[in-house]
Amino acid sequence: MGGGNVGAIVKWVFSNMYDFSFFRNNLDAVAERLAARGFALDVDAFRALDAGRRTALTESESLQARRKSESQQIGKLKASGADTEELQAKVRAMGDRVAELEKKAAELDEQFRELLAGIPNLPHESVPSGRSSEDNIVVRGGEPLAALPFPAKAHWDLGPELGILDFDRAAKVTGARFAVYVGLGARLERALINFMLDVHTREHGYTEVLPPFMINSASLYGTGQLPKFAADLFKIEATDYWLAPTAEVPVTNLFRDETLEAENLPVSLCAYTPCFRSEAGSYGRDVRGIIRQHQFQKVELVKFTRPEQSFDELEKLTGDAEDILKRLGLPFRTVVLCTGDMGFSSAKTYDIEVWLPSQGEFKEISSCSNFEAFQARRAGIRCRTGKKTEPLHTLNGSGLAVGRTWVALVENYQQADGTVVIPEALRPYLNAERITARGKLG
RNA sequence: GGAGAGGUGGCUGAGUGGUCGAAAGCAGCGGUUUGCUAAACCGUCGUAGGCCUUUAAAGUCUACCGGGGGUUCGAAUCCCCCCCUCUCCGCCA
Repeated sequence: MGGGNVGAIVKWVFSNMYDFSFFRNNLDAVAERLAARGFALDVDAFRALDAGRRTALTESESLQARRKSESQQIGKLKASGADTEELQAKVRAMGDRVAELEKKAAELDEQFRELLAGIPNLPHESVPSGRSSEDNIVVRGGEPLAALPFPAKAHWDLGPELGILDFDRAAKVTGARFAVYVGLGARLERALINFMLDVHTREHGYTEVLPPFMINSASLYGTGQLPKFAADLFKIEATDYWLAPTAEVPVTNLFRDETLEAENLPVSLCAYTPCFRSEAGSYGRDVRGIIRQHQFQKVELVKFTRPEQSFDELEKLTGDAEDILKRLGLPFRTVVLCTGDMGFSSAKTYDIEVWLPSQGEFKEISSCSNFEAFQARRAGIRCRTGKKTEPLHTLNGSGLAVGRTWVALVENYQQADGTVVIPEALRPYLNAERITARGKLG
């Protein structure tokens, strides 16, 4: 695959998006499972387009076969010195007809692929049914927490007061939904990144990678952000490059169009990257503070597994992310998303939510998903067991979102005097035990 | 940014208009030989889609030699545009 031509990429990716024969043979069952996640599959349209496409293909291909053999005849006749004018005219007409048939087949094909492109992944059978986040189920944690013995300040007040967060200057430098971290605030962000990477690489068995922060369209199709979610992304003008919305994209696509040996799986990678999201359509949500920014930092966990081991690995990966919160002593709960609340590409997702005392609620800090073969099929990532080759399974989860961890830490460890105590595990990284107000910047 | 050289199957690498999905070698897979290993020999060995078939296999057809378009009865091969890689120069961290 060249990186340049989006049309070709779209065509190629869509042809690999789903297991066609599985859909055909289990169409009603598939529609039923999709209905569970709130997606209405038009079964009749599916059948009609599929049948029409196949008819058109058959017709076009059989004529092509004739043209090909007649063309070869011309070659032979010419070699023997015979006159081929008449035959050439006949084949030329055949070629025109082939072009028409191909056009018709391509149109039907395109319609069919568009239908398929909008179909989300099938939820795993262990996923609870439900319509919205109201129906998610808490699987761990979530016990009621004792309130701080004083009014909790929000990080958007606490940060500027301590001189570790500056929204005004960020707005000048760039615009809304950006922040500048200052002094210990900046170092806290860096400390969290190093802490997370160290725990995952030294104790959870992940290999650290530092990928490009810009990715091309083909990569975004591979993991499912395109074609449906272009509005959530920033694109670099006059190029085919985009700012990565999550390390999931560059890291999962490391193995695009590759076949891995099953015996080497699972492959577990972790990566620190900044992430860029346009947050189009989120007007009015989390407008204050650094909960929802155009740029945020994240340590991401990604796994490539054999199909039969992916759900065990999802449990491990989720546990690896939770471990960071445990070590930092931050209260959290883990919920399994119901069918109606899952992301487009996911078969099963756990959200880990951290307690924010200023808001009096749990807030998402990590989302851990098993995509089964959905991404692998799009991205052409396969595994080989003996002589059988099949799409492998991909998983990922935040381990963790650094900005939100920063918020949780500052808010949960704030003291009555306005300072912030640093938990034991992080002190070697921050080289400080407490954050106190610093002087004005400049 | 300027100049040049390239992109062919898992890899190396032939092929410059016709019977080429593509020589050869390596790797892989199956087998023979072998006390075991190695070697040797024989065979096999791309992907996707369509038809056929209960499914699969087998068979058959189509497409694919970086991507797109064009010329032609016929394109890996000729023409145009784009992408990528490498080398040299410039610039920069």
